Amino acid sequence: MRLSQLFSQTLRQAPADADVRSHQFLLRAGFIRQIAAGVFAYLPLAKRSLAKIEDIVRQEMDAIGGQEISMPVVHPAEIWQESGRWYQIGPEMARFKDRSGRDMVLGMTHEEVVADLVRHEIQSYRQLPQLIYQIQTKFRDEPRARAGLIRVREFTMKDSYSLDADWEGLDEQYRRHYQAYFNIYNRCGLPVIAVKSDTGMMGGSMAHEFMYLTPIGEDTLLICEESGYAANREVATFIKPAIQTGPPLPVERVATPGTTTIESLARFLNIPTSQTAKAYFAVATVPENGGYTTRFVVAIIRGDMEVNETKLANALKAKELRVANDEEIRAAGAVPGYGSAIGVRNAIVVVDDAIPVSPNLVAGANEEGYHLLNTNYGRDYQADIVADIAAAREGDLSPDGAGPLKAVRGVEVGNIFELGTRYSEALGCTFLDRNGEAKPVVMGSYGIGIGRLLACIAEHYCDDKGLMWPVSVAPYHVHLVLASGDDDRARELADALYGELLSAKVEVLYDDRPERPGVKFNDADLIGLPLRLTIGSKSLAQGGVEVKRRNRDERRIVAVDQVLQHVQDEIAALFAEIDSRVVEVDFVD
RNA sequence: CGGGGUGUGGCGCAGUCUGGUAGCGCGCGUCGUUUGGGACGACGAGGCCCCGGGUUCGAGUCCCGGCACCCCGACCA
Repeated sequence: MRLSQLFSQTLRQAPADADVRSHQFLLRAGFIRQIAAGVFAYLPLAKRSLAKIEDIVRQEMDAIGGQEISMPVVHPAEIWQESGRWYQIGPEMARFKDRSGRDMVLGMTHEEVVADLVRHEIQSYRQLPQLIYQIQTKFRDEPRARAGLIRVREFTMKDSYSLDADWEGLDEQYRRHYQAYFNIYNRCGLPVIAVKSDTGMMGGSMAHEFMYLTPIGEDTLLICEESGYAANREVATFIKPAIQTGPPLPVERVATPGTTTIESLARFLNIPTSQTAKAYFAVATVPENGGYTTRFVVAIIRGDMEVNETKLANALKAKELRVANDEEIRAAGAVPGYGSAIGVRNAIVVVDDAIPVSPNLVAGANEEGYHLLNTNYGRDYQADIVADIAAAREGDLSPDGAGPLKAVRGVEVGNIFELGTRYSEALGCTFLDRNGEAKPVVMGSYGIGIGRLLACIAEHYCDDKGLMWPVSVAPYHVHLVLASGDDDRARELADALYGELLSAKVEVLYDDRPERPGVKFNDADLIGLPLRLTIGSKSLAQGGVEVKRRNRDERRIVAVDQVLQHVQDEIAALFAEIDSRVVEVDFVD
């Protein structure tokens, strides 16, 4: 491609609203343009890189038995009503009516369509297992798009769906994806870690997320460097420190004026925070009698810990959860700042699993200015649910006991879910097994955000001058710079070399513009192709063509008749380096 | 949805407080000089100053109401 013909131009200054490096450089180098909040156009350079990522994904999916299909972006509401997600999912799902008034949705994911296909196609265990996938546009009306391509509303996703006759089969396909995903990221040059994650709106049992670690990430992960334990904050567990046990002592009401926080209470009574019980009041929408109702929730946790709202919502099977306001708290018979489960009416009581083994805690008296000493779970109050609802924090002990947890930030570039039979049961995807018995298909669902992956690669491979693409995803391999446009011999040689590279199928971007050399070098650094060739009076005086790698400072002169071979060798070496990163990984459950 | 910020030529910004001919740098076009790390000169094109209402002789500027975009939070496979 001749740069003079390319549909895009570089920008000297980044638009003011780009604040992460990948966004700035992708904009400045002419890869992308924003059309609306979280909605982008992909220009030729980006399109080529995306195509390469997609090819890598296709190869790895095909290698584990995947068959590519294409499902629609527009779905009839009925299938989402059948799965129930029509009612569960809020405004992040775009809905509209077609001309005849039928409800339609823009697909945010494709489990329903898959299930609809499967119930028509799959009748027998003989047709299983299967793995189908697509690379398709999704739309999610996120509350807030941010960070360029990292969090967008419209995006391309590779989503695959495994279909099995039993859980063993699902497990196998799940593990194959786990390895395939590492292969994909390694071939794209992006370092990632796999962490255990919440199943969220997907439902299902086990889930992993693949995380690129970066301070601009929006997920917080807890990792243990000693054991390799890694989990999203939403599900991370830890070993809760035990406190002194002893026989239950009698409850005693004490005046504790002005102690509306655990810290002030502990200071006032001169006790550790772990000797207190904190009440967390929430309002949740929970399943009841086949529908949903809104209930007041009291969650009790020891004062030295914090409630993890995701864990709490999961314990309640709630589809929505928010903190309660003061009126709601008082209406339930509790007093903000002096609250506990004791004396609260019409509430679901959830107790953290550390509470039953922590006796004689100080809890609120539900009376302004008073607390109760020596409250004991089981004797003084009961719970509807006992579960781990505590948030793991940096410094907590890893659940395997190997060492402390560390908090890091990451961007989720992929995920895998064991869905089980949730969708197949809802949509009636059954097959006849060996015994002629109808059984629901066991499903898994696996996603990779293609554009987000591109953005993370850009984020990882750049310096203060611009991008530095790994060879496997670079839009072109070679950036050919004609540095002395006035030098006829240089121009002729550059034109000839461009032709020679093209006929040898080398992917080359040729800067033939009538610009000064400085402009061209800066644009080459900005666009970030792995190999730069320069032809100019200076290189010719030294005997040929200057060759430079984007990520190195050395330049060498190669004779004109050897350039093609040299370039091919360099590209092969770059690929060999990338391919050497593809290794077997251990499955960490 | 809550808090904050910004909307002026393709990009970056000034002008708004204190109303009076719409500016600067980059980019863009033509011509000339220049040519190995973002050259220079001359001439030139390009603006519903986010939108709608109001105040005023007169609004980019003041008032009211919207909208869009960005950041923090909530939310999020």
